[in-house]
Amino acid sequence: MQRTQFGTMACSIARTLDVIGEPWSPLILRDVYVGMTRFEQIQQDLGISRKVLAERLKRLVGNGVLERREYSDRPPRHEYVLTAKGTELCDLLLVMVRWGDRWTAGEAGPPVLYRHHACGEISHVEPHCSVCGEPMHATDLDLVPGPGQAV
Amino acid sequence: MQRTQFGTMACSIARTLDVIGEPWSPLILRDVYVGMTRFEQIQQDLGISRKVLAERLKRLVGNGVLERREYSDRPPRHEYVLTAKGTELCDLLLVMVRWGDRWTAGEAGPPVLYRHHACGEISHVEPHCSVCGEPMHATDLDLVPGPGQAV
DNA sequence: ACACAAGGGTTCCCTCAGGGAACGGAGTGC
DNA sequence: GCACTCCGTTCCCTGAGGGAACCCTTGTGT
Repeated sequence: MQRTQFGTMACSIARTLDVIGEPWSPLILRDVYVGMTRFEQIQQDLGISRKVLAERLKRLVGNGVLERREYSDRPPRHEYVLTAKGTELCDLLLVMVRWGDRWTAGEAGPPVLYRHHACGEISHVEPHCSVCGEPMHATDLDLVPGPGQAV
Repeated sequence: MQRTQFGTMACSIARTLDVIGEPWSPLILRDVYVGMTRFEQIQQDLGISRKVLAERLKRLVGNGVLERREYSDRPPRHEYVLTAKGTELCDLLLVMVRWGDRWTAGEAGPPVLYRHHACGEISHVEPHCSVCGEPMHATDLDLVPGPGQAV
């Protein structure tokens, strides 16, 4: 039997997991986000198996999250850069960072801080409502069936 | 050799993945969030192997994300409920939903919609800056070394 | 009294994916 | 010609996921 396929479920969480749910994928995305765009760099930074890294990169490119771009003709060298789709996924990473900082950082505090360009302050992300702009948490919501609901 | 341990890395993303990064864990969390709190319910809803579900629940309880609560003495019956730590993790799910709705929903549209209690409107989460309140995306940030930085 | 069902797991076996290391190939520098 | 770098691919081994069967406790129908 195959491992379960998340991509075909009628659930946006499952479909998002289909793209970045495999082990290492979010960390690869993080590396590309912070500027480690080459195979060798990512492999050494994460200590990931070369085999798995090659698989993940191929899948992330196939899903339109990363783009494989040639940055040198001779010798042929490639780097991986974020697409628009991939850049928006990084917002998800920021939310993971926020939760990890709050609940797993321990005594030492967060390993990395984030300075917001708009205000110049060290801050973190907070989920807000796209309509009224007020804070919006999982407890503030009612779920309503949507158009793409499964039969 | 062991699989790589994410929990010991000096990275809040990796440490968050250590808690909900395993296959199925986010979907289990979603089920508990929407009110499917019993082993049998979750197993049938997800189609997950009973073995894996038992492992995941044990780990989520061990990490303080879920709590195993007895809701019937005779016969002994248990349900899984979100802790504060787990409830905050659900905010992460909402961000996954948002990305999945935007990039993977296709023609049919989102399978589920969310109504915000505060304003009563159907909306979605948007990351904002905790300091200035303006929208905050991955491209609007500078990274600064924090106190818990690795040596 | 007895069979049967339900909830909540545990155990067993099989396959497949991750880890590690070795190999390869295109190009460049000496 | 030889070493070196970047970017993978191939090999084998182990361990994790899938599926089905089994187990234990209590409740229920007859």
